[in-house]
Amino acid sequence: MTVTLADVAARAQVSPATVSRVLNGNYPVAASTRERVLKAVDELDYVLNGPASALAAATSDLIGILVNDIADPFFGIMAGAIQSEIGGPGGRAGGERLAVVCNTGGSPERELTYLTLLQRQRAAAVVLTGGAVEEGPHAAAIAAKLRKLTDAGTQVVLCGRPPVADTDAVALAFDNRGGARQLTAHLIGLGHRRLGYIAGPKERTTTRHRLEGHRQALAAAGIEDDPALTVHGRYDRRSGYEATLELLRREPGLTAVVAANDSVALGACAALRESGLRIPQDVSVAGFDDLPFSVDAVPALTTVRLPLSEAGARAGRIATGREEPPPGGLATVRGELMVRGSTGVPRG
Amino acid sequence: MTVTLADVAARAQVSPATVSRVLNGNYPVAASTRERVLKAVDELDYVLNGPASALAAATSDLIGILVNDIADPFFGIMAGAIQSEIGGPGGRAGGERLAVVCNTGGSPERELTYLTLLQRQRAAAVVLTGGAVEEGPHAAAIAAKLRKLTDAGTQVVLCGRPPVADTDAVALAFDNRGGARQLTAHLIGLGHRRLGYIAGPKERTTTRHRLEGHRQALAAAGIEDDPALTVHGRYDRRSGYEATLELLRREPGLTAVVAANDSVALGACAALRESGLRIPQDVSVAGFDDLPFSVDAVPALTTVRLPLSEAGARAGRIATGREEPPPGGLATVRGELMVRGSTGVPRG
DNA sequence: CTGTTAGCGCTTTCAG
DNA sequence: CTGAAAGCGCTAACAG
Repeated sequence: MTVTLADVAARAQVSPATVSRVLNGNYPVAASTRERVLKAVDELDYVLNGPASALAAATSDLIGILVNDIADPFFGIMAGAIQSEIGGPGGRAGGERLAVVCNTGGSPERELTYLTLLQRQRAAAVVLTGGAVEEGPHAAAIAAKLRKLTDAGTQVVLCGRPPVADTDAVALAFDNRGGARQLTAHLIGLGHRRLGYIAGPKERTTTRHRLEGHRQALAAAGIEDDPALTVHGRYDRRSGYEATLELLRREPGLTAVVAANDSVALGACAALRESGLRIPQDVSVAGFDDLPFSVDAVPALTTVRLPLSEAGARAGRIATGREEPPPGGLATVRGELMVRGSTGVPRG
Repeated sequence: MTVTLADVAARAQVSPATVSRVLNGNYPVAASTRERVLKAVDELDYVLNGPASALAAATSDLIGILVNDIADPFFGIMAGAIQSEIGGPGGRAGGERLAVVCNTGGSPERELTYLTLLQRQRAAAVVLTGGAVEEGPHAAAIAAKLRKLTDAGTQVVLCGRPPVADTDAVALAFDNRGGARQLTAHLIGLGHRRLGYIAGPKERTTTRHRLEGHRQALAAAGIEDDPALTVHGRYDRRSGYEATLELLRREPGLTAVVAANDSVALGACAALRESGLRIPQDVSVAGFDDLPFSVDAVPALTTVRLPLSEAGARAGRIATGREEPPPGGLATVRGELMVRGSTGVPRG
């Protein structure tokens, strides 16, 4: 029924081994023989059996990419960049690697499940994006699983996630702390003293680091960190909307809102506008990440640009062995402050 | 070195066959035996070998998803929705299906390559999203490939893409024509007569259908379709920006710009603003798709909402056999006109 | 440069 | 309900 390598071999009058060698191009084969084989492949419309070759060779062409939410451009951009670098020459069977994208929804349980599934597929590499949950049994379980993966020869790359101890996983960590510090310092420099902060979910590393940066900037300027001015939420627009209303309730004298990311900032803008406040004349707003839509906000959003695309591309190259991992297996990726129209000097 | 099913069998004192049956849960096994096997699996920390089982069973747990660009929320939302419905119970080995996301960049060549790669992996299903290129040898080649895939038992679902003749592929097509017609009719109803249209790349079905809907509305209102008022570009912001400048150059009397999608519309807004024109007082702007950021544009974007998430979820269920395909293998998914602040009555 | 020979680890009839 | 046995289709030594 289905045509196999043996059929091709028969038709080309060579041994199955030779066909395999031609197809994988990893072994010398006479040009004339190759021609013949390729011709047979074409005539029979033969397609290699991936599972069979993965079984025999004990590796696969699959690369796992774990994201919180692929519908969020933050992850979409990284996933796209990773993908763009995993194809191309260099691997088996033409070097075409396939990306298995797994939506974890930020849940450590699902993350663990997906890692096991990728382990089952004998994935050649796994890239984990976004912040991690840092406490509880899950964090330990994930660390243990990553260790098993690396032990089994799977290259593990953390893209925008802090390193995991006792692991061979390579980490490209975002400097969330530094970026947040710069951003808040910018606001303070403009004269702001009562700044609201809309943080992400509590137990995540990204949330903690950005919040720490914010507080460092406040402390450096001798501004008291009023706990009432920090509200936690999710990393989405709606959360920003609601949190801003809450902040306004708690502190009508607010002159600036710093959001956990750009989506949250957009929600904050909507809430402010609906409350009759002008941006930035009445209240300044700042985001984080610099997603594509941020420059189109009105006024354009002041934010910290994270080189998502570059980081993803680098992660993809490291995952496929086309770039040396950074020394010590850790590189810090810095953000860049983008000052735009949504921040200005406070009123009064 | 690595623990196999045989190891588990030995430890549980049963045959390999029994272990396989327990793991796949598709065959009666005594409760006590199952317990013993599961215990051994746990103790040995056994992970099934995916390629091996795929080879033996001649199917895999992989589902391919083809997108133009995963960084674009239009595709990200669909991909996320598809994913959310392909997991869960119902399949082999716990029914956990993995999504292989392939970025084609809109290129038919890459689309074809990825389809072959998915065929090689013996993917259980393939979902193709977004419009198709409709002419040339590629379209035929893709149709032929889809036929081969369905013949081989792979479920093929077209999500937001018109049906392909002589194929068992199920299509969930967006009513781009109807949506575009409604949108332009809305503008005409407001009193607009000189409407610029920024279309997508020429050879794509989505582009053609949206443009046709626009022209139908013009024709219905007895408005001449001035070719100078249609500009083709890509489906991105930059394209919208440039095309708008061009339209303004060609026709300073323009009172409305209809964009191929929301990203293009955002670019159009930026160009208009920089040209000193107010939206909608001087020029109205409309988009298509209703991506999440569109409601946050200032003014909020009038657009046609496409139920991307619902369509993706349905495609995922059909792909995994959890929902009956629509009668005739084709369903049309309609959009909904969302009238917001970016459109108004024309000046003068 | 090419052929021969063993498996890779699992599923699945077919018996029992 | 359980076991035995026969591959699934390919790769990778090892010879030649």
